[in-house]
Amino acid sequence: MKITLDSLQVLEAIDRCGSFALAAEALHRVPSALTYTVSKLESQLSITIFDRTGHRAKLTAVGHLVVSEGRKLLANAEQLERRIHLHKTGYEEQLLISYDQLVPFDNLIFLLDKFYQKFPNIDVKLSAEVLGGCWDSLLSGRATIAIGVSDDPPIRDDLSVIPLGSIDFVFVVSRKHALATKKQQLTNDDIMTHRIIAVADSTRGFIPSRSTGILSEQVVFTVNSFNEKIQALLAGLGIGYLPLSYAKEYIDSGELLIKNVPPLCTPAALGVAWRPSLLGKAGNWMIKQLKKQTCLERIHTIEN
Amino acid sequence: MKITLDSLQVLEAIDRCGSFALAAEALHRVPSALTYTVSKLESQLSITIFDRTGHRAKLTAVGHLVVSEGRKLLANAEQLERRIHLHKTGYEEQLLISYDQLVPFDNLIFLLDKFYQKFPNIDVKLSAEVLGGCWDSLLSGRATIAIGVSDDPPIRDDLSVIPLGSIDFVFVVSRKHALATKKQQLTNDDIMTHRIIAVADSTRGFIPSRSTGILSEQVVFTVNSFNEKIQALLAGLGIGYLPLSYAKEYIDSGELLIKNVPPLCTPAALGVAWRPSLLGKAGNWMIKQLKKQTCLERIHTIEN
DNA sequence: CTTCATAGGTCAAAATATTTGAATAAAAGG
DNA sequence: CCTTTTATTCAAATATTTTGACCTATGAAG
Repeated sequence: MKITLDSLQVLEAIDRCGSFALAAEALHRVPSALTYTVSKLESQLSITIFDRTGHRAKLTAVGHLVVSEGRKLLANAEQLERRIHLHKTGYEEQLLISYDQLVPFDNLIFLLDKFYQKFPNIDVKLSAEVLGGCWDSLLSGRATIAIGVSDDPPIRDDLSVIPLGSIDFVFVVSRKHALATKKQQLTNDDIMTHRIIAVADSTRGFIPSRSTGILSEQVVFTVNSFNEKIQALLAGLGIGYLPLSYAKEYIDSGELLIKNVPPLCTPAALGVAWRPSLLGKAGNWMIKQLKKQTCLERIHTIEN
Repeated sequence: MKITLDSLQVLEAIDRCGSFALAAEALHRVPSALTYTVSKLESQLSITIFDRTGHRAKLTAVGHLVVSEGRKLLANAEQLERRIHLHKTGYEEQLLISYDQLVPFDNLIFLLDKFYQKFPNIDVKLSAEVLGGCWDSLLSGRATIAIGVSDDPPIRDDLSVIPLGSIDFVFVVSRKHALATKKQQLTNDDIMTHRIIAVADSTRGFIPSRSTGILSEQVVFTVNSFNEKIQALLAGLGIGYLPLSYAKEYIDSGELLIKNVPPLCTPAALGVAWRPSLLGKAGNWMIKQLKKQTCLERIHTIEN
């Protein structure tokens, strides 16, 4: 075995940080130690991982292969360490939860409040994802529970999924927007000729990314969260779908107007997915809560 | 990262060889070096991997977890090294082919003869598998091409499958066997009350093993290859299915008799499966040959 | 065109980590 | 009860990795 997990960590850090110097700092080592590790790996495998002709090191083609596959290997190794810890204590070191931004945050807070009452000493790491990001987080090991996964589950061992409920979308425009005054249903042509605001898929390479409710050849302004999308919509920078729960207050205040449109996207059926082998007592409790009807209802109900 | 690939290799070797001493020999190290590596890993993870109360070291529960998951990690690491080599040269270091014992060996020899004419310098490692063993070898990385996979492909990235043809089975008994003289079709009762000879599934834990053509509550004599099965059938130790191609010569000589039976197993539809990312020029040539009609026909045709 | 900050590489010394083999102890087998 | 086998311990020998001072080249700024 020529590869070591340590050398993969070094490569990963250099790629992530962008330079030997920054990676060295991140790893609490000295730059020349990284040079040593990288050169050693390169000579072991007889490949060049970094192109040193330029001023700063740049990954070669085979270097990209090593880094991207190496990340998967590291993720698996980390998961093994988590499972070992689980085996010892029955509890997870840290509960890694990802959620789709479609899931109203209030409901998560409600759930986490109950969680902390029961497990006051367990760390929770919550990460917001968009579209495929939930699946990606689960498969890459960034999360062990994903709340609000949509579409087909990637078929794989060690993955459970249950339905959670569905989210209704409304197509909105700002009252300042050119389309605000149009009385009839918007046509595809109306939509095509105006900029659409989209939230970027948050996948990080474990599964292909995707987009939703966008017509081909449309001008797209991509943002990173629903809050940014709302701001952009309010400012009249473009048009697009919003979950009803997010849009409600602005519709009530008249700042956003609901428009009828040809169906571009259907109500999203969301699910909860998790990795059974990576869950301990805390994670299983959380799944039990998510299975309860009350919990489901809260999540997709909008108070009036 | 507390785990190292080296420590996993050490654990793997100890588990495989059955003792520190034998593993040390296999790894060309001294036993105390293994003690050191194992103790270090144990203290890093704060677990005990081996139960040392007895004379020889025995894996604990968590030790089993580490070894079995560690094997997968090691297999992935080896695959990465193969891909790196492939990226450098375009050729595989070694072509790892597994085949189901159902596939007549002559046809493989014919294929490999053509292969060596074209690629005289590429090592080939051929391994015989039974039932799920072909898939298992492919998923575990013991093989990159599997000839004669059957049933559903395990759905997974980086896996291609094409049909190869099908194999006809005949149910046979020795002329010495008690059932040899029975004229009519054998009943389920006839079969149940006699020992059946089965070939053991050769999976090694990457997928669940399975069996075929066996009635529940039947007395089973399990052997490891079709040749052993033939010997056992000839000796009248039991009854069972054989691929027509294997059985032909014994049927012609009268040593085995074909019996009509209620349908227990259907003709097996076989396929070829491979891992595209692990194939180079040699492997792709092999796949091209396997796709050719001539090759398919040879494989399931029996010369008269 | 020069200057200069920064990036990364080189090298020998120092710090760590691993391997070795002899000695020890404990269990299994005869 | 003796022998063989198995694993561990320990200090010395060896190998690997880290460090920090020094070096060179690039690319940006003046």
